[in-house]
Amino acid sequence: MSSMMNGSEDSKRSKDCRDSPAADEANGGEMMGGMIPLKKGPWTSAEDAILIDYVKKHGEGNWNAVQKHSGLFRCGKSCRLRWANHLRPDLKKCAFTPEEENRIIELHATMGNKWARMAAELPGRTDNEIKNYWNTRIKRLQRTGLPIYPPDVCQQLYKTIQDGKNLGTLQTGDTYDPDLMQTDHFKIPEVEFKNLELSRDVLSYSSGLFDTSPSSMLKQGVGSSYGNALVFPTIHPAKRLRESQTIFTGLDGCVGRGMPVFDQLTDYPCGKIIERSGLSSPYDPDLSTYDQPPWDVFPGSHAILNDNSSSNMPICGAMKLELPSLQYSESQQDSWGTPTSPLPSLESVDTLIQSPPTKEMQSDGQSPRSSGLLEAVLYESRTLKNSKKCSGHPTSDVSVTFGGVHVSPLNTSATEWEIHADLNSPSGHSASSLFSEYTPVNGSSPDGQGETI
DNA sequence: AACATTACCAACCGCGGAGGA
DNA sequence: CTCCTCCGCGGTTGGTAATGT
Repeated sequence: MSSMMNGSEDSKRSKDCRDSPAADEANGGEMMGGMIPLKKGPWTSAEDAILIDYVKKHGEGNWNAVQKHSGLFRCGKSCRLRWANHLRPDLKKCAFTPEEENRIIELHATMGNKWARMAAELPGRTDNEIKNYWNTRIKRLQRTGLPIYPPDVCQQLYKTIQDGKNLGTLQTGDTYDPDLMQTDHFKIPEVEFKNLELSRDVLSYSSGLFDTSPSSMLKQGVGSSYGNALVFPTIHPAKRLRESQTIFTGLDGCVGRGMPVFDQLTDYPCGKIIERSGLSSPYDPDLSTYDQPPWDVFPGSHAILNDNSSSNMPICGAMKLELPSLQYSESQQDSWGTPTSPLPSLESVDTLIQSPPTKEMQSDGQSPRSSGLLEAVLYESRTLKNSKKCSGHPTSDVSVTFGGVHVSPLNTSATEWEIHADLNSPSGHSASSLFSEYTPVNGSSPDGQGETI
C-alpha cells in the first residue's frame, strides 16, 4: 500500500481536478503556478493532521477549499474521502460486528447499493467500508454459489410484500412512496412458487434442532440451503472451507436462525471441517442425515430439487441477484432471524437467487450504471405505472404464493420485471434482484425455465 | 521455509446527479 | 439555462496479511 501509487502520483493529476476545475485554479493560485501536482496515494499522518485541523476550523464540506486554506496537496475529493473514511472522530475502527453485518445485509436487501445510506444506518461506518465488505462478501458468495441474502432477509422481504402498509413508515429515512412499494414491484408468478412448493414436497428432510449451539447453527445453516452444495462443486475444498469459516465467524449471530451460509460445504471433507471448526460435522454429505433444516418452518424447496435449469447454473445465478429493494418498518426488521409469520420458503428464495439470468435479463439493455438502486426501481416503476395507467396497458395479474401464503396481486407487469433486472451488477444485489431475476412467468417464459416442472 | 493464492482494505478514477450561483 | 461544486456510486488497483501448497 505504501508504494501503491508513488510512481504515478506525481505524474498524474488527481482526477478530482476534472471534477473540480476550481481545484486547478486553487492549485494554480496557491501552489506555485499550478505546476505542483496534487499528491495521491496513501495519506501520511502529517496530512491527516492538517486535514483534521482544517476540518476543526472550517467544518466539513467545501473540500476543494482545503487545498487553498491548509496547503494540503490533495484534491478536495481525496480530502473528503480521507475524512469520511478515516479521520472522522465518530468512526469505528473495529471490524464489523455480527450485528452490523446482519444489518448490512438487511439494508442492502432494502436499499440496494446505496452505500451512503447504508452507512447512515450504521453509525461509525463508512460507505466505502460497507461497500468493501459487501463486495468481498458478494465475491465470496458468488464463488461459492451461496445466496447473497440469508433466508431470513428473504423472509423479511416477503413479509414486507405482505405488509405493504408499513412500507411508508421507515426509520431509515427513506421516504418512498408507500403506494408504490405496496403495489408495483413484486408480482411474483404464482406458478413459480407453486413449483417451489411442489418441489418442497419432494424433499424429505430429517427433523431439526433449533437450539443456538454452534453445531446446530451449522446444521441449520447447511440445511437452510443446502442442496446448493450438490450443484456447486466448483470451489476448491480448502478455499471454500476458509470462506465458510469466515462467513460463520461473521454471521454467527444469526446462523442459528437459518443462515444459508454453509450451503456448499456439504461436499467438504467432513473430517477437515471438524478439525477446523472444532464442531461436530454439520456437513454430512448425506443430506438425509441432517437435522431438520429451518425451511421446514418456511415451507418451500430448493432449486436443486426443482429440476429447474437454474439449479444447474449456480454460479451464474448467484451472480445475478438483484432483489427488489423493499422498504420495511423497523418493527419488521428486528432481525432477519426472527420470522414472525408463516413465510415463503427460504429455499424458494434461494431458488430465485440461484436461478440463472432470464432471457429478459440477458437481453435487457442495461442502464448505464448497474445500480440495483431502489430509487431507480421505484422511479421507473412509478413511471411505468403512470404510463400504463394512461395507456391502459394491462398488467399481468399474477398472484404470489410463498410457501402456501398467498400474496395479493402486486400489479407488476412483466415489463416492470425487466426493468428491475440488473445484469451488470454482480455486486448490485439488492432485494429487487431476487425477484426481478425471477422471470415473470405468464406462461411465456422466454426460455421456459420458469415453467413448472 | 519458500512460494502462491486469496481476502481484506485503502485509495483512486470515471461518471453522473443534485443543488446553488 | 449553464456552469460549478460537491457528493455518491461502481469499478478498479495495488499493498498487506493470512492462508494454503
